[in-house]
Amino acid sequence: MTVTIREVAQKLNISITTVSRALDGYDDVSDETRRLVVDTAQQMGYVPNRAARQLRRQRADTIGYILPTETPRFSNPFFAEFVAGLGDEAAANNYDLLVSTAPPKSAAEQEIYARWVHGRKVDGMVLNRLRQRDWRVQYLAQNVFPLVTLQRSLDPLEYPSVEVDGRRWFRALVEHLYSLGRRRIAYVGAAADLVIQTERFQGYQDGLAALGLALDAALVVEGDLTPEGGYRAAQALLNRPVPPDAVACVDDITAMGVLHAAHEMGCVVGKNLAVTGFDGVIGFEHTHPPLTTVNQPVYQIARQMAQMLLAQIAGRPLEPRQVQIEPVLELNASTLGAQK
Amino acid sequence: MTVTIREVAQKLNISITTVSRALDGYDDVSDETRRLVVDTAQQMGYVPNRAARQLRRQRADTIGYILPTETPRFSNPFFAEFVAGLGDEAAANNYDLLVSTAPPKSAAEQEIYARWVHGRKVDGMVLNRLRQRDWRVQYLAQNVFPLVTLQRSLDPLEYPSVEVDGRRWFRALVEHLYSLGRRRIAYVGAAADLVIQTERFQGYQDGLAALGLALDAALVVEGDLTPEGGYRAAQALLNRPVPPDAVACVDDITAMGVLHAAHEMGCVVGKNLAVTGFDGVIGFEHTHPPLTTVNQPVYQIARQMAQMLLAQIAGRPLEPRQVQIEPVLELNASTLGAQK
DNA sequence: TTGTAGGCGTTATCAA
DNA sequence: TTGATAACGCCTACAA
Repeated sequence: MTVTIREVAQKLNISITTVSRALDGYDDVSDETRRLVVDTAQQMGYVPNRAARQLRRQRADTIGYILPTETPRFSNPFFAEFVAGLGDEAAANNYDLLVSTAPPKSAAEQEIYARWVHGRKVDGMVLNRLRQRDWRVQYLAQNVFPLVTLQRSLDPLEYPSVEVDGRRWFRALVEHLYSLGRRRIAYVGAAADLVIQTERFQGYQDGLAALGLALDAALVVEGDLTPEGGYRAAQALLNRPVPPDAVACVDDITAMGVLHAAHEMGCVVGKNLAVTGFDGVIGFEHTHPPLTTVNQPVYQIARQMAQMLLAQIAGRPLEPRQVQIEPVLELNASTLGAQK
Repeated sequence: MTVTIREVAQKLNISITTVSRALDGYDDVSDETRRLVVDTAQQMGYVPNRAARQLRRQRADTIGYILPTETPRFSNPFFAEFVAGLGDEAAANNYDLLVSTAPPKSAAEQEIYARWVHGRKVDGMVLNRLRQRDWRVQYLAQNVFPLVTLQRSLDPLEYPSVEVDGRRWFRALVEHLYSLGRRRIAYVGAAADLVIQTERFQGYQDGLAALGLALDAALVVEGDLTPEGGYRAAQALLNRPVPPDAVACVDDITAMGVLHAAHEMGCVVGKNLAVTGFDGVIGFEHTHPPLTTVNQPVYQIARQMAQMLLAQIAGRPLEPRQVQIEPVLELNASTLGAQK
């Protein structure tokens, strides 16, 4: 069923060397031979065997990414878009994308890294959901293995990354809420060692401080980046003796749950409660009411990351090695209210 | 940096054959030798080179899946969960998952198939979003290449699949709407050649017929499986001279847009308009109001599919070759109204 | 129980 | 411009 380079060579009565070079576009093959080879190969349905090529060339033409599946049922639109971006950029460069799943920091995750990195199954790794100290970054840096990250860990290592300034933009959300008269602004966050959590929470604190508001520990709740987490957090917050008049969420998914709880408890969102998200995942404009959020171009971010990774792998100089991406503040009815 | 089997053998002054067999668990190696080899390999950080193993064994230990990215910005939670399920089942069997992206029926898609199937980069393919006539199914069947599908095309070919009875369950939604007094039930669908569209639309028609309702062409609109598609469809429907009192959507994502349009036009969903979805993607319980839908265990479905594919690849007999999955009808306030 | 050797399909070196 | 040949790292018949 599968055609090898040898069969193509036999058919044309020439050596496999010539076939190989004709197909790879070397210039020491006569035009006539090249045309003949290319046509014949095409017509015979020849496709190079990837394993053989990889073994010989010592590269896999493949990049890797591991989905951080904390829970069995993992369905976050952020990652669908992220993977699509990686896949598209990889495909555009004739690379493939190898995907696996593992709970962050698990033994399973480490095994995959060993298989892929030492087994040379991939040529580089894409990382997101960074931790403040991230073993993956340390591991890859130690093995001098190409990587690119979304956000940066605190590890004092030099590596390429793409960043969205979560601190600055979360602060912008807080300032927006303040400008609408909100003064009891709650925060629903995520696990403390996640970089997005520390950054966004810092932005929250920055905003409060700049506006002369005190940080009230009773208004800070930890979620888990799921709607359920947001739902529970909002229930707790809204049952406080003095409930908040605004809830700033660490991400859009959390905000979905917050909206749900708010409706259930009879709040009119946009009026007696303002809610904000962060990320700009699918459908944030279609929640009720439409969600004020910081819209990150997730697809573009993923493509940019893949591109930077491929440049490294190809040994091209990478300038700049840290790229800032500017998101867009989307003001919607979840804060503005019905006038919109 | 990378340790080969040869280096392990040299270090122990034994042949690579022995090392290989000790690691692969053959029983013709003395216990002492095995222990020594295993320990040394572990300690040296030996990981088999995947390309070499693949070339020799003629398998890639990898399964493939292509995301159907119609639009550049593709962020559908269904696929995040689906990929997570495939990845988990693959990882549990020491397989990897290769992912790419391509618009359905595009030349790009065909190139990926050629690369992966003929290049033997993967050992089997996972397919979903089937078309009534699906070139992928035909191509793989023709090449006697392992595959598994979600839903079935009309191609008269024998291949393993997992199915959810969209026709029957969509009909259940229509009957539910009818039981609540709804009589003008609209349908927002998708591209006509998609199997999920034909099935669910057929279920819609079945329901109408069984209940003695006429099919009104003015109440059938084509969406595109995005919130925007649902949004536009709902606007059109609600602007009809005699608008519907219920909208049954081909999927949850479409329903999100329908909910948005309904709110914007002043409908009270659950009261003067009922809305249903299909799929059970993340957050459907957190829309406003929570969405009545058919909840499919997407993660389980994906695992089941991967498992069936791996069985085929391993040459294990596959019984049964067609698996039915039972979803759950989730009745929520988008049809039941506030009493819930 | 262990070792020798050939080959999986490509690419790259070297010679013709 | 082309061809013979030797790897790449692993697995497995076969021999010892």
